[in-house]
This record gives sequence, structure tokens and C-alpha cells, in this order.
Amino acid sequence: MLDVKLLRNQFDEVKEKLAQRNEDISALDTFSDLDEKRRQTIQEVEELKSRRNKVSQEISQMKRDKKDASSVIEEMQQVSTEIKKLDDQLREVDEELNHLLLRIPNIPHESAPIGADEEDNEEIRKWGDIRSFSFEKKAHWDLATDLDILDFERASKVTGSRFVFYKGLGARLERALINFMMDLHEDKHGYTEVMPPYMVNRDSMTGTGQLPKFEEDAFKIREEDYFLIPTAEVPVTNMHRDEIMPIENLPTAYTAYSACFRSEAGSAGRDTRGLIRQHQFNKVELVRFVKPEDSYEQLELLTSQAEKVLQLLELPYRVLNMCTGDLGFTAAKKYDIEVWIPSNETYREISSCSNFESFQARRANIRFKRDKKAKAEYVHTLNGSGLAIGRTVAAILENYQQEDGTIEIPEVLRPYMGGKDTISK
RNA sequence: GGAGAAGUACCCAAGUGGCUGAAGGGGCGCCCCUGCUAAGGGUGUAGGUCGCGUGAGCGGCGCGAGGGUUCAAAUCCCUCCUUCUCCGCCA
Repeated sequence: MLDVKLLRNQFDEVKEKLAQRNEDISALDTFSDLDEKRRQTIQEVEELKSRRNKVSQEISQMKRDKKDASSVIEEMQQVSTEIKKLDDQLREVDEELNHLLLRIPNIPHESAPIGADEEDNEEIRKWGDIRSFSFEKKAHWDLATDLDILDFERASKVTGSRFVFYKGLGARLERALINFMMDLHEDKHGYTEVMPPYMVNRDSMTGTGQLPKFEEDAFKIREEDYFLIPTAEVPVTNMHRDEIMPIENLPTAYTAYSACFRSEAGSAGRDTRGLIRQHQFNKVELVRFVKPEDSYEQLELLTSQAEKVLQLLELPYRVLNMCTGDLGFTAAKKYDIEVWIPSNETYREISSCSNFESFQARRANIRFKRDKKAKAEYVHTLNGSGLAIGRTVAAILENYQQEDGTIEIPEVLRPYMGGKDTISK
């Protein structure tokens, strides 16, 4: 959510910046009228309430003095009726304004390149050497099916499309990656481990920005107003919803493993094979609550910590600075980390590291105080995948495949794989 | 899932229609006394947010949340949420 005061005082500048996004912001034009009407109504109704409070005191005094107050009471009846009417109006305007504000995306940071879509994302660095194969390389779903470590067919029988069974060393690899990443972030990068609920309520989904605009992307629990989490970002960020965090706790850094659930509405037919796009996948997430003045420095740190995982796994990747048209709804700045997927002969997103500035904090009401007397300010929130596990498995299978169809296990994972160095039949 | 009880400021807690922004403790700040410590006395302090105003300030809201009754609600009514106790079910 944007700062109403900013919107009020610098409407044209804000609108101009929002126009750099690839989104329809025409609804914004009603803002000024709504804001004006709201403030006017508040003034009217508060004046009446002030009067009512004053006269109520007088009535109570008259009652105590055993004087007749009936004429004043009669007058106040009318005032109260008027108050009720104005309160209703105010509620309506508030609702409209809120509806509008919750659907306005974040303002892009000036360092985000201006552009329309993914074509305009800026590659800022590359790491690792892309392997050239001396034999016919295979896609990860073929490798995995041959090795009997992934079973897509049975998963679609048991559930449906875009689900998978991991089996044997496949399941072990997935679990090894989770533990390896969690250990790295906890022991080397100083994060506190969190295991969150996999379902959250509507307020939480609104707090991090998945709602109200993107409800069709989430799985909804039928009997409750709960949603399956699309990422651990939602429960972990909302841990501190409606809180004032002690300044000495900033930055607060959490890492959380969770399963993630996405309806993938609108991506029918894309990445139908393999692990790239599933309705349920595992992810290790990094979340940081920081002071506003630190947030861009913290974004670099967070991104480097996600990159570290790929470096240790020795998987080639590149980092993109996402352009204004491809930032998504909530981010002011976002780096995507893309890992090399040989079968695609391209890089594919494996992590997304974002600075939301105060956009989520304002929605979720997460604040801090510089000292006891100071006014509460909104924190800045950041998060990033560190990393998406399924896509990491895909990258490992493809990048570490050998001519005989077996998979060499990256060295850092071997302690987590019972000392094995190869996945074979 | 059933039956009961409760939710008041940083914490505990009083308060069944007007004199309650809310008694009383604790805590916290300052002062005094006791050469230290323990203890004692005095005194001060109560959140957040919205609107108006350049500002000092003025005003609205606020007793779990949201509605309602009333001239007036912490107090009466309705809905919801959370916590606790008992019962049932259960990994």
C-alpha cells in the first residue's frame, strides 16, 4: 500500500512512476475525489460529535441537578441522526478508498530499469561456466524417469497434473537440499529458522500483497477463510503484523522451509513437463525486516546469500535487475537469479529477491521506534528464495548428468546424501 | 465438535448507562532516607491513530474486533475472534 499523504501531495509524480509498470492504473484517477470527500466528511461528522459530547456532559449535569433536560435531548436526537448518516457515508468512502489503495502497485525504485516486459530486464552479472556436453544431453524429467527417482504419472493419478512423487534418492536429494540450504542460512548467514503454518488467513494474504488482486492464483480452503501459502514469505512476514518491533532487533532475519502451493492460473500449457512449474513445490525462503535507510544495502546482502547457494552447488547462474514492467505488484526493486537449465539452453528463474520498502509493512502494519518517545515508523521488508528446491533439483540433474544417465552428486551435498557421490539405478 | 468462563493501558486488576482516558497495585522516571545490600518515604509518568492548523494547539475515535440500542455505552443487545477449564475425537 502506498502512503496516502504521498499520493495526495505528489499525485502526478507518483502516477508517472506507476505508469512505468506494465499495469492498468486508471483507477487511480478517482483517488483525489475520494480523498477529498473523506476528509470533508470527517470534518463535518467530528464537529457534530464534538458538540454531542459537550451537550452530553451538560445533560448529565442537569440530571444530577434534577433539572429538566428534555428539550436538549430532543435536539440531540436530531444531531445523532445526522451523525449516523454521515458515519455511514464515511464508511462507504473509506471502503472505496481502501479498495482502491489495496490495488495500487508499489512505486518502482529509481535503480530499476524502465521497461515493458522481461525483454527489458538488465543482466547485471553471470557466474560459472556453462558446460558443453560431449554426448546427447537429456532433460531432467527423462533422466529422472529413467533413474526412477521422480514419478509424474502416478502423481497425476493420485492427485492431478503438476504434481509429482519424489522417490528413493530423488526424495533424498530434495531433502538434502532443504537441509543444506537451511544449515547454510542459519549457521553461516545468521538467519533464525522458522517453521510456519502452511495455511494463512485473509488478513495475512492481504498483508503481503497476494490479496485482494490475485485471489485466483491461490488455493482456497473451502470451509474456512484460509489459503494455502504460495510461499513462506506470507506467514513469516505476517508473524510481525500489527507489531512495533524493538529497534535493536533490526534487522530481523528469518529463514523458513515450506511447501508452496500455486494454482498457476493462466499458465496452462507452459512448462508442462518436469519440475519447473508444479502446483506444490518446496522452497527455502529468506525474510528480512530492516530499517528503511538500510534496505537497499540489505537487498544486495540477501541476494548474495541466495547466490551463495548456487556457488556452493557449482551451478552456473546469472542475476537480472528486473525492469519496471516486470517487477510484480509489490516490489520496488527485484533481482531474479536464474540458473542454467541445459535442456532449455537458457537460464530459468530459481530465486527472486525483492525489496518491498514500506509497501508490505504499511499493509501489514509492521513498525519500529527509533527510541521510546519517537513516532513509530514502518519497517522495510525484503525476501528472496534461497532457493526453490524443485528447480534446484532440475538444475542438478541436468547440469550434473553423465553419459551413462547417472547423476554426479555435488560435493557439498554428499554429507547429506549418506556419503554417496552418484545417483544411479 | 459439545458445555462453561474470560478478554480493560507495559503487566496484574477495579469498574452494570452520564461526574471514567478509565480506581488500585506492579513496573518505569526523578527526589529523599538508610555509609553498601535488602528495605522504606515522596513524587511523576500511561497507548495509538485520524482530521484541522505553518505552529503552540484544538477536536474525533479507543476498554478483544465489528455492528446495534440510547440524547449518552467499558457498562445493555447481536455477530465474530482469541485464550482458559471440562467432555468427546485424534497424529
